Amino acid sequence: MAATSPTPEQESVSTRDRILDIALELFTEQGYDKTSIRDIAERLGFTKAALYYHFKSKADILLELHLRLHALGEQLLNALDALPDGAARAQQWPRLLDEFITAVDENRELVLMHQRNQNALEALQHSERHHAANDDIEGQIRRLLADSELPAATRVRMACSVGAVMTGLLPDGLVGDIPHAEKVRLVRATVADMFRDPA
Amino acid sequence: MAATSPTPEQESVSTRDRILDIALELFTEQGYDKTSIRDIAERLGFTKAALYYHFKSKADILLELHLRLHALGEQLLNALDALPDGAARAQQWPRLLDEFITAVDENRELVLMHQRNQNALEALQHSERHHAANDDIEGQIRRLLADSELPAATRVRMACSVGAVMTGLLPDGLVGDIPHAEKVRLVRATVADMFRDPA
DNA sequence: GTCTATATTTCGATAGAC
DNA sequence: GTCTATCGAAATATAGAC
Repeated sequence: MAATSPTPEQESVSTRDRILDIALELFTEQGYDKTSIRDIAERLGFTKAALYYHFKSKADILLELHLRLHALGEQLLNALDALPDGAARAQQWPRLLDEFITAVDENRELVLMHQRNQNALEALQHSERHHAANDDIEGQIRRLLADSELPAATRVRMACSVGAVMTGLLPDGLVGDIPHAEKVRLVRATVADMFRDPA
Repeated sequence: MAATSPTPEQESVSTRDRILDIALELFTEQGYDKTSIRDIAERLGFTKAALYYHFKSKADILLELHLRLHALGEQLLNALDALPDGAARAQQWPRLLDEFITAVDENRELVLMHQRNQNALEALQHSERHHAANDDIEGQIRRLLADSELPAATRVRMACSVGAVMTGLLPDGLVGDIPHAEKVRLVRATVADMFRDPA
């Protein structure tokens, strides 16, 4: 009974998701501010008024996309929280980084949209108090790199490794013609090297 | 005769620069699209109409800020162009990276604004044909990492190092309470390590 | 669920007085 | 160089018919 007669709810979710997919694409390409409700609607074959049946505002669409990324981050957060203190977390950093790479790679588009629309997303979290301040991935990593009693050199190295992953993996990255799977492998190797003992 | 009686031109340049400084600040904080001409003008104590005496359009302000960064990039470009081929350039990469760090560090605000407004800047270069496609820093680096016959592993590593510098140095970076000079030193060490022979 | 039509607001830009 | 006043264009959002 899984494949037959979708509930009305499922029906509407389907259109919702089509909207979100197009929005994700346009927000990434043109930016949130330069993408109008009309742009999104016309891509889907109807008018902007119809869109307001599915979402109550433009910001709501962006919020939904943010929540998609937020959900993905929770797995990583759990891995972080399972460790006792800052030192233990730092020790596990290479492993966490590897999971981080997998997560970023599997959701490149979402991450890229997030990165290209930092301003719009900030304004969103400012009005909608949808989380305190640090319950998303970035906040958690930021906390780890700020609070801990780790040596500054280690913390800077960790921060740099995050940036290395982003630049190496994302679609608008600097390297062009390398097959994607190969690129992922090489990024893994690169950041792993950053935490290898130089014995 | 240098310190006395500024020319009318210098007088106006002074106001121009005040506008550009405020714009840089607001574009970084709120984003280009969410910053209105009025926002900028009122920060300086006059109305938006007055601003149009100094700049012919809002995009013109952004363009001017872009040119500031562009000018800084030329030194690095010259260093790159002085080297014969891709292989030689790759060999000199650590040294170029060190100069790159200096340049980014000395112009953090400008770089951050550039990074946070990629979309707006893209639209700018699309209308104003102010350079072909690759005569800015990013384009040059991109060319080096794409065209060359270097091994993919080296190219990915180079790209990652650029991202590492950005994330490590910029004001909205992940590490918080480390003194800036120390942070710069540690970033230098981190990326230098990425190209050390693992003998 | 989608449409047409419209209300409302905001913004970029210009004209012309001072 | 700065002002007031205004135009025109766009965008978000709503109302109500179908």
